[in-house]
Amino acid sequence: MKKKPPIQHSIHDLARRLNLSPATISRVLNNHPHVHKETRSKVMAMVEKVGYRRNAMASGLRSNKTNTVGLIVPRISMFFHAEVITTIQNELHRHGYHLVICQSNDSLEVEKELTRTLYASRVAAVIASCTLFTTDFSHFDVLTENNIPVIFYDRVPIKPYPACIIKGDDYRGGYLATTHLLEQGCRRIAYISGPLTCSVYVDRFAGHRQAMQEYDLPVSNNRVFYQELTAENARKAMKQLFSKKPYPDAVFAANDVSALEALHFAKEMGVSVPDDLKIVGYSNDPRSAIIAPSMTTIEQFPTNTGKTIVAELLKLLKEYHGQHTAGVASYPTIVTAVELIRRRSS
Amino acid sequence: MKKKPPIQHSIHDLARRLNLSPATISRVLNNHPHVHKETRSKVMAMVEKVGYRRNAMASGLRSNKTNTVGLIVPRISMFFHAEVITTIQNELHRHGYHLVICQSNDSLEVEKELTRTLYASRVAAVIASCTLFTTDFSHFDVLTENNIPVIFYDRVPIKPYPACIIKGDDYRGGYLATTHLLEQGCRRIAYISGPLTCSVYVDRFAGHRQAMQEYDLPVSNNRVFYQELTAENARKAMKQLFSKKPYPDAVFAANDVSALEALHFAKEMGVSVPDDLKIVGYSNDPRSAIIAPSMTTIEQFPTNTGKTIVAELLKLLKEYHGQHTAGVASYPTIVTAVELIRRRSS
DNA sequence: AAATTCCTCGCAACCGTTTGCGTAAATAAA
DNA sequence: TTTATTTACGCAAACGGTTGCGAGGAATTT
Repeated sequence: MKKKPPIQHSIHDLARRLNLSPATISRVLNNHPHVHKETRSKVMAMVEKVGYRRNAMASGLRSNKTNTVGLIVPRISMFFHAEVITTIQNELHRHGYHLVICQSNDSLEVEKELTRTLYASRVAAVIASCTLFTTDFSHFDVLTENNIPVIFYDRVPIKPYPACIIKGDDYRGGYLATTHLLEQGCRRIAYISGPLTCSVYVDRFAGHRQAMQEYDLPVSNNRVFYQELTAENARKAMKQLFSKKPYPDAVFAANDVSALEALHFAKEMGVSVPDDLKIVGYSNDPRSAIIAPSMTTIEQFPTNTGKTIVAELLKLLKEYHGQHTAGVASYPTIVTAVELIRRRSS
Repeated sequence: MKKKPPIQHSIHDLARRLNLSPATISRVLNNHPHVHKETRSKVMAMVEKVGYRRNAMASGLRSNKTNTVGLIVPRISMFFHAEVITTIQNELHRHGYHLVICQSNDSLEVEKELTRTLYASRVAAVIASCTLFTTDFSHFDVLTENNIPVIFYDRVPIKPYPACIIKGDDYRGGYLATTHLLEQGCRRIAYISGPLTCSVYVDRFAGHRQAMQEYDLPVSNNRVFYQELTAENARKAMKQLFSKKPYPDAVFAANDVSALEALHFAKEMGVSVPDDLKIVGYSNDPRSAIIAPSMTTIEQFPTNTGKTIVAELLKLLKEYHGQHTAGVASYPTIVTAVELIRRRSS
C-alpha cells in the first residue's frame, strides 16, 4: 500500500523535475508555438505521469478567461428544460466549455443571487430562462456591464434588453392550438394561461386571441385563467369552469401539467374526452403521449433550441473575445419553430 | 444614458476610494473580528454602491477553499435524479455552497473527464452517481488523494472504496416488489433488470431472488433480462417473453420506463393488465401514476435521499477542514428506505 | 504619569498561471 | 566570417484576495 502524500502538483513541481521553467510548462499546456518538440513531449509525459491538472482558478485569475458557462433555469425537472440543458451541455462539451447549471425555483430572489454568484466566478457567458415573475431584468446588468454575454431563452425579457434572445414561436403555438380546436368545431374554448408577467404566456395568449378573432369569437374573461401552471391551480380552474353551464367544449392549457390535470378532472366528472370536451396542452411532455386518451400538444423541439443557443453563444464568445465593442454588438432575436401534435384528446 | 465603462472592481479600488488598505476590505468581507464597526459599515456601503463582488477565483486560489460542490449524475432527465439534485441544490444553498451539475450521459469516458475537470476547479467536494458501466473507480482517486471528499449515491461502487456511500435499499425494493407479485398469486415472474455492473441492479436482483427462493421458485434464466433499461430494450424483452408459451404472469421491471413499455406492449398484444399480467416498476416516475392502469412501483423518496446526502456532506466538509486526517476518516454507508406503492397494474 | 493591554489597521508575501520582454543559441543571409 | 533573423526558453511582473506580523493609538491598569 503506497502512501501517496496529498500533493497538489503545480507547474513549479513539473518545472523542477524537468529542469525547466514554469513558463515553458505553461506554454506547452497552452499549445504555444515556439516550444521545442522534444521539450513538449517530455513535459506531456511528466504531466501524464504525475496526473497533473491545471488549476482552473489560477489560470482563470491570470488570464481573465474561463471556459465555464453559467445556466439559470427555473427548474431542471421541467421536461423541456431538461432536454435543452442536456443538449447545451453536450454541445458545449464538444467545444471545450463546461456548464454550471443553476435552478432559480421560480424565485426572483434566487435568480438575482445566482446572477451575482455567476458574475463572482467570472463565467464566460450566461444562459438564462427567467422566473415567472421576472419583469425587471436589471440584475443581469452586472453581467452585461462587465462584458459577460447573456443569452435568454424561452422565458425572455419582455422589455428591450441588450442580450441575445432565443425563443420558441409561442405566438404561433397559441394560434395553432386554438385554431385546431376551432376547426374541430369547438366554440366555447377555455384557456388556462400562465401569468402575463412571463413572455411565453403573453405570446401564447396573443396567438390564442388572434385565432379566436378570426372566428369572430370573443375571448370571454370567465373562460381565461392566469395562474401558475400547477396541477392544483388547473383543478381549481376546471372546478370553476364546470360550476355552471354552459360548460366549455374545449380547454387549451399553456402547459401539459395543466392539460393533464384537466383531463384527470374531466374523467372524474364523467365528461367524455374528446367527445364532450377537447383538450390541448403545450410542450409535449412525455406524459402527454402515454396518457389515455393521449394528449394533443405543441412540440417545442428542445434539442433544436439547445443547438441554436450554443451556436449563438459561440458566436458571441468569439465576438467578445475579439474586442470590447462597447454595446455595438448585435443582439439578435431568434424564433424557433413549433408544431402541433394531434392526438386523441382533441 | 450613462456610459459605464466596464470596470471590474477589486478590493484595491474599494481601498483607494475609502483610504483604506485592501487587507481591511478583505477582513470586512470575511467577517473577521477586530475591524471597527464604523469602518465595516463604510466598506459595506461602498460594496453596495459600486456593486462589488468578490472574485471567486482569486479568493479560492489564495485560500485554497471553494464553496462549490460538484455533482456527477448519469442524466438529469431521470425523475429520481432531478428530484435529488433539486433538493441537494436547495439545501446546499442554505449553507452557502453552490452546486455544479454535470451529466455523464452514462459514458464512462465522460465521467472520467468530469472528475478531472472538477478536480481542476478544486471543488470542495464531489457527489456522484456513476454510469451503468463504472466498475473501476480509480478515476475518483485524483479527488480522494487530494483530500476532496467524495460521496457516492444511488449507483455506488461495488468494490470497497474510501468514500461515503448513500444508497436506497435496493435489496428491499427488489424483495418487496417480487413478494408483492407472489402474494398476488403470480408464479411465472419475469424480471427486466439493468446490467449487473451497476450496484442498484445487483441489489434489486438479490432481493428478487430472495423472494423467489422463499416461495421455492427458481429464477429461470429465460425470464430474466440484463440490459440498459430503455423502452426499446424493454420491448425486445417483452417480445421474447411472449414469443412462446407459457407466458409470464408478471413482469417486474427495474425501472419505470421499462415497466411502462411493458404495459404498452401488453395493451398492444391484447393481454389484460392486471388480470392476465401484473406489472411492477421501480422509482415512482410521475408517468407511472397517470397511466391506465396506474403502475405499481417502488418509491425511493428522492427528497429524503438528497437531504441525507447534504447532511453527510456537511459533516465531511467540517471534518476535512479541521485537519488532514490521512485516511483515518470514517466512510459510512447509509441505506435509505424504500416503499412499495400499490396501484392498478398488479 | 508610566506601563500594559487591546483594538484597528497597513505591509508584504503568497496562492498557481500567464505573458511581455530579454537573451542565448541556432540557423539563414550577406 | 560577420550580421541579421529565427527559435527556445527563462525572468519577473502581474491577476485579486488572504493572512501573519507588526505598528500606532486608544483604553485600561498600576
